[in-house]
Parts: sequence; C-alpha cells; structure tokens
Amino acid sequence: MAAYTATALKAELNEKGWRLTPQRETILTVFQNLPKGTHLSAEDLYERLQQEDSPISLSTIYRTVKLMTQMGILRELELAEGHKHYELNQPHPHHHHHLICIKCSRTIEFKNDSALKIGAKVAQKEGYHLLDCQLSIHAICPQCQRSLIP
Amino acid sequence: MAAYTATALKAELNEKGWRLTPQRETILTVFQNLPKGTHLSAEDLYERLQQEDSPISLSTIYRTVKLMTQMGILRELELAEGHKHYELNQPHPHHHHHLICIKCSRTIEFKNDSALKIGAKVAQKEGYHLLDCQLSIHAICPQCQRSLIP
DNA sequence: TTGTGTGCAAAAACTTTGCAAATAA
DNA sequence: TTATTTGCAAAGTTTTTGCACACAA
Repeated sequence: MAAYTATALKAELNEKGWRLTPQRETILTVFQNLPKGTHLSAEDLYERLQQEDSPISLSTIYRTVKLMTQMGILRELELAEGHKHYELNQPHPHHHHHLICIKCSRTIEFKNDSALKIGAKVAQKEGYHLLDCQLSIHAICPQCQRSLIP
Repeated sequence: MAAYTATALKAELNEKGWRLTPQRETILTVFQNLPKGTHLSAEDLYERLQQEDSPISLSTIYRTVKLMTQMGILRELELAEGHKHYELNQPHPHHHHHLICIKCSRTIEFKNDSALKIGAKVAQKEGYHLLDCQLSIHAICPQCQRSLIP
C-alpha cells in the first residue's frame, strides 16, 4: 500500500538535518490510507486524528503539511474558497489534475500525461527542480449553470 | 488597448441583474493597463488606487475581484503563500501559465497551447462551462536550490 | 423608485509564531 | 547531549459580513 515507507521518509528528513517524529509518520500514514480522490484540509486532518485517538496539534499539522509539500511528498490543492487541501503527490501513473466548479467546488479528477510532460519540460528548461504540476480547470458545473442562485 | 470595454462590461453585468458602477469600471481599467506579467493582490490594488486618488474600499475590492473572477474576466492566481493574485483572463494568443518557486515565489510565465486545449476538452466532456485553465508548476528555482536556508 | 452596491467597522476564518518542555539522533 | 520538534496560547493576516446610506437602472 505504502508507496513511501517511514524508513524512506526518515532518510530523506535526516539528509537535511530534520527528524522523523511519530507525528510526521502518523500524518504520512493518514494520507497513504486515504481513499483515492480524497483530499484533506489542515482542519480535516486535525479532526480525523482526534477521532482516531492520535491527536496532533493544529500547529504541528500546519508545520508538517508545509514541510511535506516542500519535500514534494504532498501537493497543495486550491479546490475551494478559503483553505487549502492536501493529498499525496503521486508519480506518473497515478498523477492527476482537477476540474473544479467555482460555484459549488464539485471537483472531478482527470489524468493527462501531456500536461505532466509539459510541466517537466518547462521546469527543466528553466533549471527549476520540479515538485508538482497541476492543470487546474476552473469552470461552472452543469448543475450550477442551471441554478439561478448567483 | 482595452480588449474589453466598459460598455461590454455593463452589458454582461446587466444581463444578470448587476450594475456597472464607477468602482467596477475603475478596477477593470487598472487591470487592463497593467504591464504584461503583473498581477495584483487585493491589497496591492487597494494601495494603487489610493495613490492614484481614486480610492476604493477593501471590501469593494474583494467583492469586485470575486465577481469578475466568476464572470471569467479576471483569473485568480496562487503565486505565493498567504494571498491570491489577480490578472486579466486573456484569450488564446495571450493566455499563459506559471512556473512558481515555492521557496521565493519567483515566477516565470509561459505559453502552451496544448495545456489550454486539454482544459477546454475536459471541461466540455464533463459539461462544465470553462472559465479558466492554469497549468501551475511548483518547483524550486536555481537560486533556492543552491541556498542553504531551509 | 427600488433594489443593488459601497464604505465602514467589526467579525470571521485560516495560519503563523514565541516559548518552555519533550524528544530524536 | 543538544539541536530539533511539539503543544499551547496568543497574535497575525487575509477575507467576509452586517448595516445604513448612496446610487444605477
């Protein structure tokens, strides 16, 4: 299941002088066990851990998701107004993009290899080290097109 | 210069029962006169209008950029931590994407027709009404790769 | 004339930070 | 041992909202 083990996480952290803590391991595990298509906000993650009786403070959650995003382990998604969502940053065959309704936030995931290739090419050309590549389509879903509510 | 006139804006607003106000017209003009590659946060726009002696309240600015984004006139960019940036949502030959350094926010714009085409195709297939399509590449720029600061 | 839009101030929502205690290496 | 990490509480930032007045249609 785990594409990325605690051992690998530890190695990568240590390489930069950071440490593997139970909190970091727990958070990684939560994301690895999430059903496909699920993404969590910091608050979601906080509540989920409380319910699972492995509470982690909100500060630590914010610090950890930021760290993991910068390591390329998580990706930060802008799916709805007001807060960010996170999901595992998966490699090629699982990598995907999002079509998002700006009215109701209904989101559809889709895969597209060329978008990913374009991203890799542009990053390489400019000498940037690629972390994540997202094709985000902002649109209005069929239901909201019909709705009269602004 | 203006790809989109005040008259066109008024027509589009009125169609939905909204009104063309001086504030809305001013904000559209600011974006139309922005040099290529410039994007403004709500606060940037607020300060700029103050300096130009056409002050508009922050609330109105937030309300207006949101409205114009939902109309497809502006696009909302997630270029740096903490706040959104806005720019004109321009059609085909001017449409572009962003390569963003997650450490220092250094941003490079690039054009890519296929990314735009993919976006249009996916939206159509799902029956969504397309507003904006952004290929966002999150990466670390050459300078920040060399830097030792975490 | 009438319902929409604005500005103000206050509140809300989300995220970050300082610090002392805990802990991974 | 010692520098990193955590949790807590407080603060910071960005954005939204309620309301009375102004104003576009």
